[in-house]
Amino acid sequence: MDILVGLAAVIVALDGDRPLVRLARSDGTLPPALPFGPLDPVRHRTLDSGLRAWVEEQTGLTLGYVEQLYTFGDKGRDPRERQGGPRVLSIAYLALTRAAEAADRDWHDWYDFFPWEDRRAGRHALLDQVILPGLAQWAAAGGAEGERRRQRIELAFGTGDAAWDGEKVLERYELLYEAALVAEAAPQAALAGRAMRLDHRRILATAIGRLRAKIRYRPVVFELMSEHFTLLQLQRAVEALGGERLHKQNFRRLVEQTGLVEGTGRRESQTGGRPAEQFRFRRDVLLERPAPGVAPRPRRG
Amino acid sequence: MDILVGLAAVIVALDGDRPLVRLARSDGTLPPALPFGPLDPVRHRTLDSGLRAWVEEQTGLTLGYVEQLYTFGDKGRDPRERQGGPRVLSIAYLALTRAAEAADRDWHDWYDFFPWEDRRAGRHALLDQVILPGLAQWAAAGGAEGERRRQRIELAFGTGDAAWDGEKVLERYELLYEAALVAEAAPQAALAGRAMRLDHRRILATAIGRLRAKIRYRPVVFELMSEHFTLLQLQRAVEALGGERLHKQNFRRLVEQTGLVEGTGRRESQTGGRPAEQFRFRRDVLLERPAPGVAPRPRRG
DNA sequence: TCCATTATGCTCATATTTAGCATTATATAT
DNA sequence: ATATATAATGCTAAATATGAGCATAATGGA
Repeated sequence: MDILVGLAAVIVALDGDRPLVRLARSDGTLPPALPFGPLDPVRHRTLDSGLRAWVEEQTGLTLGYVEQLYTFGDKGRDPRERQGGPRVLSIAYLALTRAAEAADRDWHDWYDFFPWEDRRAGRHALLDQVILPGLAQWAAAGGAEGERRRQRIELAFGTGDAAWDGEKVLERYELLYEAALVAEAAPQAALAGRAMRLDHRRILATAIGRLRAKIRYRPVVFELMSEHFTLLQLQRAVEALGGERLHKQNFRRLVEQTGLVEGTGRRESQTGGRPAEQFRFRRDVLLERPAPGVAPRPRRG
Repeated sequence: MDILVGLAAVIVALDGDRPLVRLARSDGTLPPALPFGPLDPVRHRTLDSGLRAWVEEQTGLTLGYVEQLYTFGDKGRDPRERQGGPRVLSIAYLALTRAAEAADRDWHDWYDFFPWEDRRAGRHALLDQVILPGLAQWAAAGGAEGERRRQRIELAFGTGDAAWDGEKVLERYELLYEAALVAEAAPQAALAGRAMRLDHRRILATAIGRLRAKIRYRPVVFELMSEHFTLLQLQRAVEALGGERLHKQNFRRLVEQTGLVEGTGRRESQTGGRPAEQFRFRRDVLLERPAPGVAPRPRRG
């Protein structure tokens, strides 16, 4: 049995307050998929450069920030394996880029695939209407496993003592998968969010979780911002990625005290209110000291 | 050109205050290597289970905590490629286990490979005697790249404004590699730490960095502790992994306020002073709420 | 001119972290 | 026995960080 090694890319961009992910071009008959391509051991000297190369070929995008996410290799990921196809390994990458116009049909709001992950306007209605009841039913049907299932649900969805943790995107998706509430697991049900091909929604979930964790510790949001931005635009970006609203004055204080941005003196007057100062990322900080993130970090208690 | 996919394991255990890593059995003629084995697409249904299976076969160890680290795939990782061998990908895992007796020759103190990473007795002498002078020379020889190199050194080794960051193990190793201060890059020099085969020291560096980050956010140290332990033993464990000394009273408070441990009422009298209470890990917390780590977290400023 | 809207400055209360002092309980040396 | 070294444990003052919200400033449009 052969092994086929591929590279998959979760390419993220922002359009204002919409987090976008780049999809592979498709004829529309199959569910959407992430851009992916085989690893060419001759041409690709490193995995990173291989990824950059075929992403540029396929999409015309030049990637800036690129980070290896995870290697997916479970048997049965690709249904063609069952017809004697090779075992398919995918080395998944997270990439951030500025070059996105939401108008482009290849870019897609990632919350279409994970509506419950967007809590900026409060908990999503789907949670109470479909997801939690469905999960509760699955737990109840679990026999001896039931209690364990209930605990996993509480932890992942923050229903018990625990609070909602934005980083647990994958844990939540996996519960929905096991409970057959997503179309990838049960095509007839198709209850929660839009499906993707193969295990690509799992890969996207991994990427969102990782990115949400990352913005807390490293100044990666700026890879997604244009050169100049107001603090509210920056806040909207962080909120878009994190899926949660932030306190405006505290966000401002947080960002200012990190020293990651500097005012440009320019003003933005399309704010709908008092004009805001435009800021820019101080690229130098990356050379001066380990630079932190601009999203609030979880508390310990 | 073919691709060969292997699994590599960084298996960590603790012997009191010595962090140990499991090495592959060897005839002694080659530099030490990590345990590794090919991925068998027929027998191994998942990458994790494949790893567990051959680690158990090869070493007799049953792994508890296992986490995928990184997939290494640069051309030239394995020198046999140059003689027409296949491109070798290694999916590296971090595994934690209790089962270690330091007496066993297959276990090795990881600081033998990274002496400069152990700062429990202060900065290592090697830093001032060999490493920093060597790096400074490399930067000076860098021409236009020189300034950039100096900044990377400052950031990685905390020589400028920045403080030493225990997590940057890989960054430091890579600088030493580029500056040809490690035997993997310049066999005749062999200045800093003991060498390993192929890029295994890079893999180990990745693992140490990841583990140091992880203990701050998740209660993984307990995977390395025996059932009962005193708070000082726990502190020594965290210090061993982190390579830095901690404030005793504050560590105690930190651990107690997380609710991760509970006293057993038993005492340990081999302390050399007043007997200490023995604690145990409250496994339940993992089911109750997202459990934090027991190492201090970096500050933002 | 008034109002809605956003920007920005500032304060207060509460947590968390750092650094240490002080006291308690053992084992060992004198 | 008594002193001494060593470690465990309790506690606190000061510095920082975080959460929540009040107040004022500057716009455009009704």
